[in-house]
Amino acid sequence: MPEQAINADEVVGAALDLLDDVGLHGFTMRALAQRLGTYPATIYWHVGSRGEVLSAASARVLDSVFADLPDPTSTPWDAWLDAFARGYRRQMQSHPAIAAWGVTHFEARVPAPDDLEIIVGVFARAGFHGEALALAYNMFLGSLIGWVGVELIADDPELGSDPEQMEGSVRALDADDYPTIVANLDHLANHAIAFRWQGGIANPLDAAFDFAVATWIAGLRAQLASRSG
Amino acid sequence: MPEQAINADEVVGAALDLLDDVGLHGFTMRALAQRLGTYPATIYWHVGSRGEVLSAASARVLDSVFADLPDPTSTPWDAWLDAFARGYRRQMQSHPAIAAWGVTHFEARVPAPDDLEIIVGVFARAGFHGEALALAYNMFLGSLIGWVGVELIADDPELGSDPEQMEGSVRALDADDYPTIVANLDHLANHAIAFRWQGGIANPLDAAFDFAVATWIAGLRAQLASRSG
DNA sequence: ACCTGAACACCGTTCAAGT
DNA sequence: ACCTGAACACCGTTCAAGT
Repeated sequence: MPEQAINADEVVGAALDLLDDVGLHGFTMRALAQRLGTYPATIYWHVGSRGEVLSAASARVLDSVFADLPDPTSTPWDAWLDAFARGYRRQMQSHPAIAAWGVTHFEARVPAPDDLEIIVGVFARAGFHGEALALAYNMFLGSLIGWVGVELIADDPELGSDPEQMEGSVRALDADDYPTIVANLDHLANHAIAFRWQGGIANPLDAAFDFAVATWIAGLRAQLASRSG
Repeated sequence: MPEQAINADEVVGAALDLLDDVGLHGFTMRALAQRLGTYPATIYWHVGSRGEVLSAASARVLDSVFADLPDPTSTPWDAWLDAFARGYRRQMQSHPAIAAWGVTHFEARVPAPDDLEIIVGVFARAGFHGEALALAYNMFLGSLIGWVGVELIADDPELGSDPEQMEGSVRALDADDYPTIVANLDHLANHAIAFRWQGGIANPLDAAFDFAVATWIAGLRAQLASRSG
Protein backbone atom coordinates (compact mmCIF):
# COMPACT_ATOMS: atom_id res chain seq x y z
CA MET A 1 0.00 0.00 0.00
CA PRO A 2 1.88 3.09 -1.10
CA GLU A 3 0.94 6.29 0.66
CA GLN A 4 -1.28 8.46 -1.41
CA ALA A 5 0.25 11.67 -2.53
CA ILE A 6 -2.78 13.62 -1.44
CA ASN A 7 -6.23 13.24 0.10
CA ALA A 8 -9.42 15.20 0.68
CA ASP A 9 -8.41 16.38 4.16
CA GLU A 10 -5.21 17.88 2.83
CA VAL A 11 -7.12 19.65 0.09
CA VAL A 12 -9.50 21.21 2.60
CA GLY A 13 -6.63 22.23 4.87
CA ALA A 14 -4.77 23.85 2.00
CA ALA A 15 -7.99 25.56 0.93
CA LEU A 16 -8.35 27.14 4.38
CA ASP A 17 -4.73 28.30 4.31
CA LEU A 18 -5.20 29.80 0.88
CA LEU A 19 -8.43 31.53 1.90
CA ASP A 20 -6.71 33.04 4.93
CA ASP A 21 -3.84 34.25 2.75
CA VAL A 22 -5.59 35.69 -0.29
CA GLY A 23 -9.27 36.00 0.59
CA LEU A 24 -12.30 34.78 -1.29
CA HIS A 25 -11.46 36.74 -4.42
CA GLY A 26 -8.01 35.19 -4.76
CA PHE A 27 -9.25 31.69 -3.95
CA THR A 28 -8.74 29.96 -7.26
CA MET A 29 -8.77 26.29 -8.21
CA ARG A 30 -5.49 26.93 -10.01
CA ALA A 31 -3.91 28.63 -7.00
CA LEU A 32 -5.10 25.83 -4.72
CA ALA A 33 -3.65 23.21 -7.04
CA GLN A 34 -0.35 25.03 -7.17
CA ARG A 35 -0.21 25.23 -3.37
CA LEU A 36 -0.67 21.46 -3.27
CA GLY A 37 1.89 20.90 -6.01
CA THR A 38 -0.64 19.33 -8.31
CA TYR A 39 -3.17 20.11 -11.04
CA PRO A 40 -6.70 21.53 -10.81
CA ALA A 41 -8.24 18.28 -12.02
CA THR A 42 -6.77 16.52 -8.97
CA ILE A 43 -8.89 18.74 -6.70
CA TYR A 44 -11.98 17.80 -8.65
CA TRP A 45 -11.08 14.16 -8.14
CA HIS A 46 -10.66 14.40 -4.35
CA VAL A 47 -13.22 17.00 -3.29
CA GLY A 48 -15.09 18.47 -6.21
CA SER A 49 -15.89 21.88 -7.60
CA ARG A 50 -14.92 25.23 -6.13
CA GLY A 51 -18.26 25.43 -4.35
CA GLU A 52 -17.82 22.00 -2.82
CA VAL A 53 -14.32 22.85 -1.61
CA LEU A 54 -15.65 26.02 0.04
CA SER A 55 -18.50 24.08 1.58
CA ALA A 56 -16.10 21.51 3.04
CA ALA A 57 -13.79 24.23 4.39
CA SER A 58 -16.78 25.99 5.91
CA ALA A 59 -17.97 22.76 7.56
CA ARG A 60 -14.56 22.19 9.12
CA VAL A 61 -14.50 25.70 10.63
CA LEU A 62 -18.07 25.36 11.94
CA ASP A 63 -17.24 22.04 13.56
CA SER A 64 -14.31 23.61 15.38
CA VAL A 65 -16.67 26.12 16.99
CA PHE A 66 -18.23 23.31 19.00
CA ALA A 67 -14.90 21.98 20.27
CA ASP A 68 -14.56 24.75 22.84
CA LEU A 69 -18.08 25.19 24.20
CA PRO A 70 -19.32 24.59 27.75
CA ASP A 71 -21.48 21.57 28.49
CA PRO A 72 -24.94 22.41 27.14
CA THR A 73 -26.81 20.36 29.74
CA SER A 74 -25.20 21.92 32.82
CA THR A 75 -24.94 25.50 31.56
CA PRO A 76 -27.87 27.95 31.72
CA TRP A 77 -29.33 28.50 28.25
CA ASP A 78 -28.49 32.19 28.11
CA ALA A 79 -24.88 31.64 29.20
CA TRP A 80 -24.52 28.85 26.64
CA LEU A 81 -25.90 30.97 23.79
CA ASP A 82 -23.54 33.76 24.81
CA ALA A 83 -20.55 31.39 24.70
CA PHE A 84 -21.71 29.94 21.40
CA ALA A 85 -22.04 33.38 19.83
CA ARG A 86 -18.55 34.36 20.98
CA GLY A 87 -17.04 31.08 19.78
CA TYR A 88 -18.70 31.44 16.39
CA ARG A 89 -17.42 35.00 15.97
CA ARG A 90 -13.90 34.02 17.05
CA GLN A 91 -13.70 31.28 14.42
CA MET A 92 -15.04 33.61 11.74
CA GLN A 93 -12.47 36.22 12.72
CA SER A 94 -9.82 33.56 12.13
CA HIS A 95 -11.28 32.81 8.70
CA PRO A 96 -13.02 35.94 7.41
CA ALA A 97 -13.34 34.56 3.90
CA ILE A 98 -15.41 31.70 5.27
CA ALA A 99 -17.63 34.20 7.05
CA ALA A 100 -18.19 36.09 3.81
CA TRP A 101 -18.94 32.96 1.83
CA GLY A 102 -20.99 31.37 4.59
CA VAL A 103 -23.57 34.13 5.03
CA THR A 104 -25.00 33.50 1.61
CA HIS A 105 -24.36 29.75 1.48
CA PHE A 106 -25.67 28.49 4.79
CA GLU A 107 -27.71 26.02 2.90
CA ALA A 108 -29.97 23.26 3.92
CA ARG A 109 -27.48 20.49 4.13
CA VAL A 110 -27.85 19.47 7.76
CA PRO A 111 -24.07 19.45 7.64
CA ALA A 112 -23.56 18.41 11.24
CA PRO A 113 -26.71 17.12 12.89
CA ASP A 114 -24.81 16.61 16.16
CA ASP A 115 -24.05 20.31 16.39
CA LEU A 116 -27.60 21.24 15.42
CA GLU A 117 -29.05 18.88 18.04
CA ILE A 118 -27.01 20.70 20.67
CA ILE A 119 -28.29 24.11 19.62
CA VAL A 120 -31.89 22.98 19.33
CA GLY A 121 -31.58 21.23 22.69
CA VAL A 122 -30.51 24.44 24.38
CA PHE A 123 -33.58 26.27 23.10
CA ALA A 124 -35.77 23.40 24.30
CA ARG A 125 -34.31 23.59 27.80
CA ALA A 126 -34.79 27.35 27.72
CA GLY A 127 -38.50 26.65 27.47
CA PHE A 128 -39.18 26.91 23.73
CA HIS A 129 -41.15 24.09 22.16
CA GLY A 130 -42.79 23.37 18.83
CA GLU A 131 -43.21 26.41 16.64
CA ALA A 132 -41.78 28.77 19.27
CA LEU A 133 -38.60 26.69 19.29
CA ALA A 134 -38.16 27.03 15.54
CA LEU A 135 -38.83 30.77 15.74
CA ALA A 136 -36.32 31.36 18.54
CA TYR A 137 -33.72 29.18 16.80
CA ASN A 138 -34.10 31.10 13.53
CA MET A 139 -34.02 34.46 15.25
CA PHE A 140 -30.80 33.73 17.12
CA LEU A 141 -28.90 31.84 14.43
CA GLY A 142 -29.89 34.22 11.64
CA SER A 143 -29.01 37.28 13.69
CA LEU A 144 -25.66 35.84 14.76
CA ILE A 145 -24.51 34.54 11.38
CA GLY A 146 -25.80 37.63 9.63
CA TRP A 147 -24.47 40.18 12.10
CA VAL A 148 -20.97 38.70 12.04
CA GLY A 149 -21.07 38.55 8.25
CA VAL A 150 -21.93 42.23 8.09
CA GLU A 151 -19.26 43.11 10.65
CA LEU A 152 -16.52 41.22 8.84
CA ILE A 153 -16.73 42.99 5.50
CA ALA A 154 -13.34 43.04 3.85
CA ASP A 155 -11.14 46.07 4.40
CA ASP A 156 -10.64 46.29 0.71
CA PRO A 157 -13.82 45.96 -1.28
CA GLU A 158 -13.16 45.42 -4.93
CA LEU A 159 -14.16 49.03 -5.31
CA GLY A 160 -11.51 51.66 -5.44
CA SER A 161 -13.11 53.27 -2.42
CA ASP A 162 -10.50 55.36 -0.73
CA PRO A 163 -10.58 55.15 3.10
CA GLU A 164 -9.20 58.65 3.55
CA GLN A 165 -11.80 60.14 1.25
CA MET A 166 -14.45 58.15 3.09
CA GLU A 167 -13.30 59.44 6.46
CA GLY A 168 -13.34 62.93 5.02
CA SER A 169 -16.91 62.62 3.79
CA VAL A 170 -18.06 61.30 7.18
CA ARG A 171 -16.37 64.11 9.07
CA ALA A 172 -17.57 66.76 6.62
CA LEU A 173 -21.30 66.15 7.21
CA ASP A 174 -23.09 69.38 7.96
CA ALA A 175 -24.68 69.76 11.40
CA ASP A 176 -27.67 71.62 9.94
CA ASP A 177 -28.54 68.85 7.50
CA TYR A 178 -27.56 65.89 9.67
CA PRO A 179 -28.00 67.00 13.28
CA THR A 180 -28.30 63.59 14.95
CA ILE A 181 -25.39 62.09 13.04
CA VAL A 182 -23.13 65.03 13.81
CA ALA A 183 -24.18 65.12 17.46
CA ASN A 184 -23.13 61.48 17.85
CA LEU A 185 -20.28 61.44 15.36
CA ASP A 186 -17.58 60.42 17.83
CA HIS A 187 -19.46 57.20 18.53
CA LEU A 188 -20.45 56.54 14.92
CA ALA A 189 -17.33 57.41 12.92
CA ASN A 190 -15.53 54.17 12.07
CA HIS A 191 -17.61 52.42 14.75
CA ALA A 192 -20.93 51.87 13.02
CA ILE A 193 -22.29 50.08 9.95
CA ALA A 194 -22.16 52.35 6.88
CA PHE A 195 -20.00 54.84 8.80
CA ARG A 196 -16.84 52.73 8.69
CA TRP A 197 -13.77 53.14 6.52
CA GLN A 198 -12.10 49.96 7.73
CA GLY A 199 -13.29 46.36 7.61
CA GLY A 200 -14.22 44.21 10.57
CA ILE A 201 -10.82 42.53 10.90
CA ALA A 202 -8.73 45.69 11.05
CA ASN A 203 -11.46 47.37 13.10
CA PRO A 204 -13.57 44.90 15.11
CA LEU A 205 -16.82 46.22 16.57
CA ASP A 206 -16.34 44.53 19.95
CA ALA A 207 -18.64 46.68 22.08
CA ALA A 208 -21.35 46.51 19.44
CA PHE A 209 -21.13 42.72 19.35
CA ASP A 210 -21.40 42.49 23.14
CA PHE A 211 -24.47 44.72 23.03
CA ALA A 212 -26.03 42.77 20.16
CA VAL A 213 -25.67 39.39 21.90
CA ALA A 214 -27.04 40.83 25.14
CA THR A 215 -29.99 42.34 23.28
CA TRP A 216 -30.84 39.13 21.42
CA ILE A 217 -30.85 37.23 24.70
CA ALA A 218 -32.84 39.94 26.49
CA GLY A 219 -35.38 39.77 23.68
CA LEU A 220 -35.66 36.01 23.97
CA ARG A 221 -36.18 36.38 27.72
CA ALA A 222 -39.00 38.84 27.07
CA GLN A 223 -40.58 36.41 24.59
CA LEU A 224 -40.44 33.61 27.14
CA ALA A 225 -42.06 35.82 29.77
CA SER A 226 -44.86 36.97 27.47
CA ARG A 227 -45.65 33.40 26.39
CA SER A 228 -45.81 31.95 29.87
CA GLY A 229 -47.63 34.95 31.33
CA MET B 1 -27.26 68.74 -28.42
CA PRO B 2 -27.91 65.21 -29.69
CA GLU B 3 -29.42 62.81 -27.20
CA GLN B 4 -26.89 60.49 -25.74
CA ALA B 5 -27.31 56.91 -26.68
CA ILE B 6 -26.90 55.80 -23.10
CA ASN B 7 -26.29 57.16 -19.60
CA ALA B 8 -25.39 55.96 -16.13
CA ASP B 9 -29.00 55.67 -14.96
CA GLU B 10 -29.84 53.37 -17.84
CA VAL B 11 -26.83 51.22 -17.05
CA VAL B 12 -27.89 50.85 -13.42
CA GLY B 13 -31.46 50.06 -14.43
CA ALA B 14 -30.33 47.41 -16.89
CA ALA B 15 -28.00 46.01 -14.25
CA LEU B 16 -30.93 45.56 -11.85
CA ASP B 17 -32.98 43.86 -14.55
CA LEU B 18 -30.11 41.54 -15.38
CA LEU B 19 -29.51 40.71 -11.72
CA ASP B 20 -33.19 39.87 -11.27
CA ASP B 21 -33.10 37.65 -14.35
CA VAL B 22 -29.87 35.72 -13.94
CA GLY B 23 -28.67 36.26 -10.37
CA LEU B 24 -25.32 37.37 -9.09
CA HIS B 25 -23.48 34.50 -10.73
CA GLY B 26 -24.76 35.30 -14.20
CA PHE B 27 -24.25 39.04 -13.79
CA THR B 28 -21.49 39.67 -16.29
CA MET B 29 -20.10 42.85 -17.76
CA ARG B 30 -20.45 41.24 -21.15
CA ALA B 31 -24.07 40.22 -20.55
CA LEU B 32 -24.87 43.69 -19.26
CA ALA B 33 -23.31 45.29 -22.33
CA GLN B 34 -25.24 42.99 -24.62
CA ARG B 35 -28.51 43.86 -22.86
CA LEU B 36 -27.74 47.52 -23.50
CA GLY B 37 -26.75 46.87 -27.10
CA THR B 38 -23.24 48.12 -26.54
CA TYR B 39 -19.76 47.04 -25.52
CA PRO B 40 -18.29 46.31 -22.07
CA ALA B 41 -15.96 49.28 -22.28
CA THR B 42 -18.99 51.56 -22.55
CA ILE B 43 -20.10 50.45 -19.08
CA TYR B 44 -16.69 51.31 -17.72
CA TRP B 45 -17.03 54.72 -19.23
CA HIS B 46 -20.43 55.51 -17.72
CA VAL B 47 -20.35 53.75 -14.34
CA GLY B 48 -17.17 51.82 -13.77
CA SER B 49 -16.12 48.32 -12.80
CA ARG B 50 -18.39 45.43 -11.95
CA GLY B 51 -18.11 46.29 -8.26
CA GLU B 52 -19.08 49.89 -8.89
CA VAL B 53 -22.09 48.86 -10.96
CA LEU B 54 -23.25 46.56 -8.16
CA SER B 55 -22.69 49.29 -5.62
CA ALA B 56 -24.77 51.74 -7.65
CA ALA B 57 -27.56 49.19 -8.15
CA SER B 58 -27.52 48.44 -4.43
CA ALA B 59 -27.73 52.14 -3.58
CA ARG B 60 -30.76 52.58 -5.82
CA VAL B 61 -32.59 49.70 -4.15
CA LEU B 62 -31.73 50.94 -0.66
CA ASP B 63 -33.00 54.41 -1.52
CA SER B 64 -36.29 52.98 -2.64
CA VAL B 65 -36.77 51.44 0.81
CA PHE B 66 -37.16 54.92 2.25
CA ALA B 67 -39.76 56.00 -0.28
CA ASP B 68 -42.53 54.06 1.46
CA LEU B 69 -41.87 54.62 5.15
CA PRO B 70 -44.06 56.38 7.72
CA ASP B 71 -43.03 59.79 9.01
CA PRO B 72 -40.21 59.17 11.48
CA THR B 73 -41.03 62.15 13.68
CA SER B 74 -44.67 61.28 14.28
CA THR B 75 -44.36 57.50 14.50
CA PRO B 76 -43.32 55.70 17.70
CA TRP B 77 -39.76 54.43 17.40
CA ASP B 78 -40.68 50.76 17.68
CA ALA B 79 -43.40 51.01 15.05
CA TRP B 80 -41.05 52.86 12.73
CA LEU B 81 -38.27 50.27 13.12
CA ASP B 82 -40.83 47.56 12.44
CA ALA B 83 -41.96 49.28 9.24
CA PHE B 84 -38.37 49.91 8.20
CA ALA B 85 -37.44 46.25 8.70
CA ARG B 86 -40.41 45.10 6.64
CA GLY B 87 -39.69 47.61 3.87
CA TYR B 88 -36.05 46.57 3.72
CA ARG B 89 -36.95 42.90 3.47
CA ARG B 90 -39.58 43.56 0.81
CA GLN B 91 -37.06 45.37 -1.41
CA MET B 92 -34.50 42.61 -0.92
CA GLN B 93 -37.09 40.03 -1.83
CA SER B 94 -37.61 41.95 -5.08
CA HIS B 95 -33.85 41.91 -5.72
CA PRO B 96 -32.35 38.87 -3.99
CA ALA B 97 -29.05 39.22 -5.81
CA ILE B 98 -28.62 42.64 -4.24
CA ALA B 99 -29.30 41.14 -0.82
CA ALA B 100 -26.61 38.52 -1.38
CA TRP B 101 -24.08 41.05 -2.61
CA GLY B 102 -25.02 43.65 -0.03
CA VAL B 103 -24.46 41.60 3.11
CA THR B 104 -20.75 41.46 2.48
CA HIS B 105 -20.38 44.85 0.81
CA PHE B 106 -22.22 47.19 3.13
CA GLU B 107 -19.16 49.30 3.25
CA ALA B 108 -18.36 52.56 4.81
CA ARG B 109 -19.43 54.83 2.06
CA VAL B 110 -22.11 56.90 3.78
CA PRO B 111 -24.01 56.24 0.60
CA ALA B 112 -27.09 58.18 1.58
CA PRO B 113 -26.60 60.41 4.61
CA ASP B 114 -30.23 61.51 4.45
CA ASP B 115 -31.42 57.95 5.00
CA LEU B 116 -28.87 57.37 7.74
CA GLU B 117 -29.89 60.58 9.53
CA ILE B 118 -33.46 59.28 9.62
CA ILE B 119 -32.44 55.96 11.16
CA VAL B 120 -30.09 57.52 13.67
CA GLY B 121 -32.77 60.09 14.54
CA VAL B 122 -35.26 57.35 15.37
CA PHE B 123 -32.85 55.76 17.82
CA ALA B 124 -32.21 59.16 19.40
CA ARG B 125 -35.92 59.75 19.91
CA ALA B 126 -36.21 56.25 21.36
CA GLY B 127 -33.88 57.43 24.12
CA PHE B 128 -30.48 56.22 22.95
CA HIS B 129 -27.67 58.77 23.03
CA GLY B 130 -23.91 58.76 22.61
CA GLU B 131 -22.36 55.32 22.77
CA ALA B 132 -25.67 53.62 23.52
CA LEU B 133 -27.07 55.07 20.30
CA ALA B 134 -24.25 53.62 18.22
CA LEU B 135 -24.67 50.24 19.94
CA ALA B 136 -28.41 50.08 19.37
CA TYR B 137 -28.02 51.23 15.77
CA ASN B 138 -25.41 48.55 15.05
CA MET B 139 -27.41 45.85 16.77
CA PHE B 140 -30.57 46.56 14.78
CA LEU B 141 -29.05 47.26 11.38
CA GLY B 142 -26.58 44.38 11.54
CA SER B 143 -29.24 41.94 12.67
CA LEU B 144 -31.68 43.07 9.98
CA ILE B 145 -29.28 43.15 7.04
CA GLY B 146 -27.63 39.94 8.16
CA TRP B 147 -30.80 38.03 8.96
CA VAL B 148 -32.39 38.85 5.60
CA GLY B 149 -29.16 37.92 3.84
CA VAL B 150 -29.16 34.53 5.52
CA GLU B 151 -32.84 34.00 4.77
CA LEU B 152 -32.50 34.84 1.09
CA ILE B 153 -29.91 32.25 0.17
CA ALA B 154 -30.35 31.19 -3.42
CA ASP B 155 -32.47 28.15 -4.13
CA ASP B 156 -29.72 26.81 -6.28
CA PRO B 157 -26.33 27.08 -4.66
CA GLU B 158 -23.55 26.44 -7.13
CA LEU B 159 -23.27 23.08 -5.47
CA GLY B 160 -25.02 20.13 -6.97
CA SER B 161 -26.93 19.76 -3.73
CA ASP B 162 -30.05 17.79 -4.47
CA PRO B 163 -33.14 19.09 -2.63
CA GLU B 164 -34.82 15.70 -2.55
CA GLN B 165 -31.75 14.04 -1.08
CA MET B 166 -31.54 16.86 1.44
CA GLU B 167 -35.16 16.42 2.46
CA GLY B 168 -34.52 12.72 2.81
CA SER B 169 -31.54 13.24 5.11
CA VAL B 170 -33.53 15.63 7.29
CA ARG B 171 -36.45 13.23 7.59
CA ALA B 172 -34.20 10.23 8.19
CA LEU B 173 -32.61 11.58 11.39
CA ASP B 174 -32.79 9.01 14.17
CA ALA B 175 -34.85 9.88 17.24
CA ASP B 176 -32.35 8.20 19.56
CA ASP B 177 -29.42 10.26 18.33
CA TYR B 178 -31.26 13.52 17.69
CA PRO B 179 -34.20 13.57 20.11
CA THR B 180 -34.87 17.31 20.18
CA ILE B 181 -34.61 17.73 16.43
CA VAL B 182 -36.93 14.81 15.75
CA ALA B 183 -39.41 15.93 18.40
CA ASN B 184 -39.72 19.31 16.66
CA LEU B 185 -39.16 18.18 13.10
CA ASP B 186 -42.49 19.42 11.76
CA HIS B 187 -41.55 22.96 12.72
CA LEU B 188 -37.92 22.71 11.63
CA ALA B 189 -38.07 20.81 8.34
CA ASN B 190 -37.80 23.37 5.51
CA HIS B 191 -38.63 26.12 8.02
CA ALA B 192 -35.32 26.67 9.80
CA ILE B 193 -31.77 27.69 8.93
CA ALA B 194 -29.66 24.65 8.00
CA PHE B 195 -32.80 22.52 7.84
CA ARG B 196 -34.06 23.98 4.56
CA TRP B 197 -33.97 22.48 1.09
CA GLN B 198 -35.31 25.57 -0.62
CA GLY B 199 -34.03 29.12 -0.72
CA GLY B 200 -35.65 32.14 0.86
CA ILE B 201 -37.45 33.26 -2.27
CA ALA B 202 -39.21 29.99 -3.04
CA ASN B 203 -39.72 29.43 0.67
CA PRO B 204 -39.87 32.67 2.69
CA LEU B 205 -39.56 32.37 6.48
CA ASP B 206 -42.35 34.84 7.21
CA ALA B 207 -43.24 33.79 10.75
CA ALA B 208 -39.56 33.64 11.69
CA PHE B 209 -39.02 37.16 10.38
CA ASP B 210 -41.98 38.49 12.36
CA PHE B 211 -40.62 36.85 15.49
CA ALA B 212 -37.08 38.12 14.85
CA VAL B 213 -38.16 41.74 14.43
CA ALA B 214 -40.35 41.54 17.54
CA THR B 215 -37.47 40.04 19.52
CA TRP B 216 -34.97 42.69 18.41
CA ILE B 217 -37.37 45.43 19.46
CA ALA B 218 -38.23 43.68 22.74
CA GLY B 219 -34.51 43.44 23.45
CA LEU B 220 -34.01 47.14 22.76
CA ARG B 221 -36.90 47.94 25.07
CA ALA B 222 -35.23 45.88 27.81
CA GLN B 223 -31.95 47.71 27.24
CA LEU B 224 -33.70 51.07 27.55
CA ALA B 225 -35.34 49.98 30.79
CA SER B 226 -32.13 48.69 32.33
CA ARG B 227 -30.24 51.86 31.44
CA SER B 228 -32.80 54.26 32.83
CA GLY B 229 -33.47 52.12 35.91
C1' DA C 1 -7.51 4.64 -8.27
C1' DC C 2 -5.27 8.62 -9.00
C1' DC C 3 -2.87 12.09 -11.66
C1' DT C 4 -1.20 14.72 -15.99
C1' DG C 5 -1.56 18.01 -19.55
C1' DA C 6 -4.15 20.26 -22.57
C1' DA C 7 -8.22 22.14 -24.17
C1' DC C 8 -12.97 24.68 -24.14
C1' DA C 9 -15.71 28.35 -23.17
C1' DC C 10 -15.74 31.76 -20.71
C1' DC C 11 -14.38 35.99 -17.51
C1' DG C 12 -12.96 41.48 -15.97
C1' DT C 13 -10.38 45.05 -17.54
C1' DT C 14 -7.50 47.99 -20.55
C1' DC C 15 -6.46 50.53 -24.55
C1' DA C 16 -5.61 52.28 -29.02
C1' DA C 17 -8.49 53.86 -32.39
C1' DG C 18 -12.37 55.89 -34.15
C1' DT C 19 -16.31 59.75 -34.39
C1' DA D 1 -17.27 63.16 -24.89
C1' DC D 2 -18.50 58.80 -26.01
C1' DC D 3 -18.11 54.39 -28.31
C1' DT D 4 -15.79 50.44 -31.02
C1' DG D 5 -13.18 46.40 -31.49
C1' DA D 6 -9.67 43.81 -30.14
C1' DA D 7 -6.46 42.21 -27.02
C1' DC D 8 -4.34 40.59 -22.32
C1' DA D 9 -4.27 37.83 -18.56
C1' DC D 10 -6.83 35.28 -16.38
C1' DC D 11 -10.92 31.98 -14.80
C1' DG D 12 -13.83 26.99 -13.69
C1' DT D 13 -14.44 22.75 -15.58
C1' DT D 14 -13.93 18.67 -18.60
C1' DC D 15 -11.57 14.99 -20.67
C1' DA D 16 -8.56 11.92 -23.00
C1' DA D 17 -4.48 9.93 -21.81
C1' DG D 18 -1.25 8.17 -18.80
C1' DT D 19 0.45 5.09 -14.54
